[in-house]
Amino acid sequence: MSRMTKILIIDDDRKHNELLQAYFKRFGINLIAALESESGMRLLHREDPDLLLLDVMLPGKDGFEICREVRKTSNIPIVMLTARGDVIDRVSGLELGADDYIPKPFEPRELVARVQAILRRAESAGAVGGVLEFEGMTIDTEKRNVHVDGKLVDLTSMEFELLLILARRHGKKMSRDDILSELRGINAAILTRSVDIMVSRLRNKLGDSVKPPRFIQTIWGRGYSFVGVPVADA
Amino acid sequence: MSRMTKILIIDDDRKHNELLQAYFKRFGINLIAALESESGMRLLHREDPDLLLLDVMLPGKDGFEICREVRKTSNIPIVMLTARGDVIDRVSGLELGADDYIPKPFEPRELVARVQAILRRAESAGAVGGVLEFEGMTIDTEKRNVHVDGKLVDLTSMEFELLLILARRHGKKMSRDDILSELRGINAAILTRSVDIMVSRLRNKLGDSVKPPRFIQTIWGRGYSFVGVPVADA
DNA sequence: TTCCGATTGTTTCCGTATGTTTCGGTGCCG
DNA sequence: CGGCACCGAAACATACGGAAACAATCGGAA
Repeated sequence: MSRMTKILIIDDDRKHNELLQAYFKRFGINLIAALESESGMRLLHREDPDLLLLDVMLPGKDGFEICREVRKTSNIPIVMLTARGDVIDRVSGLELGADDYIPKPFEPRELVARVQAILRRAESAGAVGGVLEFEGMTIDTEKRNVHVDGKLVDLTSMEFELLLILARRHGKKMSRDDILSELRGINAAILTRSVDIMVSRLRNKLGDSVKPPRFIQTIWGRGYSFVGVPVADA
Repeated sequence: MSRMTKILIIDDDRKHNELLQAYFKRFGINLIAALESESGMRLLHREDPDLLLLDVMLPGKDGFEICREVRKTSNIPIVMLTARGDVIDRVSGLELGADDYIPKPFEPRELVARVQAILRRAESAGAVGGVLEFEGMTIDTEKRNVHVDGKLVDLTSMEFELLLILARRHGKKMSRDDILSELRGINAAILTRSVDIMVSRLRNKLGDSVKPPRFIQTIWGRGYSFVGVPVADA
């Protein structure tokens, strides 16, 4: 659990953003800020944050519009912030696909708590009983074994950890640093390419290929991403 | 959506429960009610609902206790209902592992919206959602692959990003600077023509042509625009 | 302790992805 | 028609990732 959580806020109040930035840092959360939708969308795509905080009142495109737009192509958790306190807004925000709504002014501590609650859910959804299931792959985090197409695959412990790290954040781009720091603990910006090799070996054992990847996708110049399709259990 | 959504509420106000029951039914949600924790836990295990609504003030075990207990063995989504409106309670509820907190009195409509928001997240965490569809083209933003006329097209990651940038804003003219800054960062005004080359290569792989462009249109002196026809999904 | 095999890490070669230059072609203006 | 600005894409240059081969490390058994 050492990869730093990254959150993007789009809010035109620069000072407020800076305060939140400092506050979030105390909880190990890296808050990136954009002042309006243009740069916000750019950062969203470039930084690939874990959650999006949207102020409703913005110059230009407002928070609802941004929310709707983002939802077309992503299911990143979204939390709306607004000063308009009436129910209409709250409901319409949620119906647009926001995950939560927090009226301003709010206690920073509460914002953090809600954000953490949502992230916890987003991460652990589907991980019931310590078993991660994807189409053609089952990962048992208790027994620490992996089945591919029903066949048990013999992985070393590093390989297993690596797979777990990727599978738990399936769909998310993980840089080599992200992976290493989660694998080892401290951000030892190592200059080597051990991750590549592990991925390579892992792919081999999983019977995965590079070209059309079934499980582990390379994102050139960025890192890796697990692209297996999660299966909801009955 | 094979089975009707089933929700369990534990609240000692029988009349209130019945009102909610009727209200939820209108949204295709089956609300089961228990008046206290005993029967609540029984129903929880027997009925295996999709979400749990917990009143905080209950005779005997209160909502927080129940929440804590349920969390030991399950990560069913939990929404807390309470009349105590202060921040301490809100925070502690969330920290106990609740997914949301709604102060009484609340608008039924809002409760439904929040419940649906949470269920949506719980269900689809990673599942569907990241798919852009156009006539003859499907772009899966999660798996990061593209199909043209049903055939998988092998794109490099830059090519994919470029296509995504254009397709997300289909119909909109994108200057080379717009594209580059979204692709790389604020690093605008690069003196090169890498965008042209990427577009050229991308068109090639997509089987698109310059003259009557099927997907990517050149706008002379301005930039490019995605002209694929979006398909609304069911 | 020392040896042996399994696991993990590094170096390295090489193919592929991305970026730049350049040349030739095309739309736009008069 | 002629000049110019702009675009397409081939050819070239560079950066990055895949994986074989080699090296170091760890863990258990004699």
